[in-house]
Amino acid sequence: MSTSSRFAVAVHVLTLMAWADDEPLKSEQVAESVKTNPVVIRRMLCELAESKLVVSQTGAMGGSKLARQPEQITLLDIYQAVESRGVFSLHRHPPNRHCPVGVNIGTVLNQVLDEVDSAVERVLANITIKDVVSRLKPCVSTAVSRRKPAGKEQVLSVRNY
Amino acid sequence: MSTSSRFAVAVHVLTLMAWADDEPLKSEQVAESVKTNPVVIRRMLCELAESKLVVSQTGAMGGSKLARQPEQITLLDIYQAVESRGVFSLHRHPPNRHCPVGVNIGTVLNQVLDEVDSAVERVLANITIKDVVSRLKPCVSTAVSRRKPAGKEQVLSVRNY
DNA sequence: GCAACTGTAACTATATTGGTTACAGACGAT
DNA sequence: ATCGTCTGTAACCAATATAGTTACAGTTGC
Repeated sequence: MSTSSRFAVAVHVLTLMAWADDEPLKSEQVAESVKTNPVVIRRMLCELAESKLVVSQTGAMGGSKLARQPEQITLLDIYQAVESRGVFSLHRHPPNRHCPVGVNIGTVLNQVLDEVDSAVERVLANITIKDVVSRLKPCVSTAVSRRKPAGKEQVLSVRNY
Repeated sequence: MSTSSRFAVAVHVLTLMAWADDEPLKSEQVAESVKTNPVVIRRMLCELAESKLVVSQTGAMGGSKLARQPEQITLLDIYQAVESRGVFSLHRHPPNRHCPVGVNIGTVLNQVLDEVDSAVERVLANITIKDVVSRLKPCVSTAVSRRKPAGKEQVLSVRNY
């Protein structure tokens, strides 16, 4: 499954830019919010620029900002820009061609994985960066840290900080 | 995203067992179909046994078979048995707590990732091993190799063999 | 021209998964 | 009872992917 935080970071980055409201951000500023290295951010910004989600300017007073309005950037756009593969993979090596299951399981799995990908994409296509910013705002006032599950089930979610 | 083939292999394994129809399979036989090492299969079988999807018997004439009927095992059961995390991850390290976006993006992302996970789970919950076997059978007669996209778009899908 | 940026290459560090060897323990057959 | 055939599991190596780091060429505003 997902081992990479690329999608999460990309959403974070674009959200910052929406928040900054057309003011170009330097990779260093973004890196500070994400708590990573500016080069990691610049690498990602290049990918996002290729997908026409951000525009960057080199030179002094340079930086990056959104290429479109926040409501015109969906999480699907971001997902496709930074995550190369579908959510699941097939076997690393093709199975045995001389087994009736092995020779055809790939075809069936591909159908299933396509259904899964479609479902994921439908969800992501319906959320824009503007939505993310909106969901963010109510938090900003209340904003403490995320409460932990408090008890044994702490292990369930890998994604809490 | 998904870097692991664990789900694909697990479905493959359980499909073999459904195909074998209550005849216990040895890890070596399964490994031959999957084209991997028997130990890899046994490791996975242990996880599947913990989730009560298969039962194994040690000793001579031992092996593993399904713990329930194929129509009572969904791909969601398998997914939950072998894939520990959701389809996406959050940041590796928590973002900057002193940034209004950084401090709260995790909460919003968690909401989104939960929506994605739910969508994936809805798809997987509706497909059983019996369905997979049914989808497999028509292939077995026609069964040649998967045709390639034939052209430039070959790079699009990482999951073709 | 200089200082402040991005774009990018090259390298290291870290983590996850898959593959392999090895062996203890279970169990059926004789 | 013991022997050969299995599973369960530990320990280790290899391969791959991502993140982090240093370094520097090229752009741009002042």
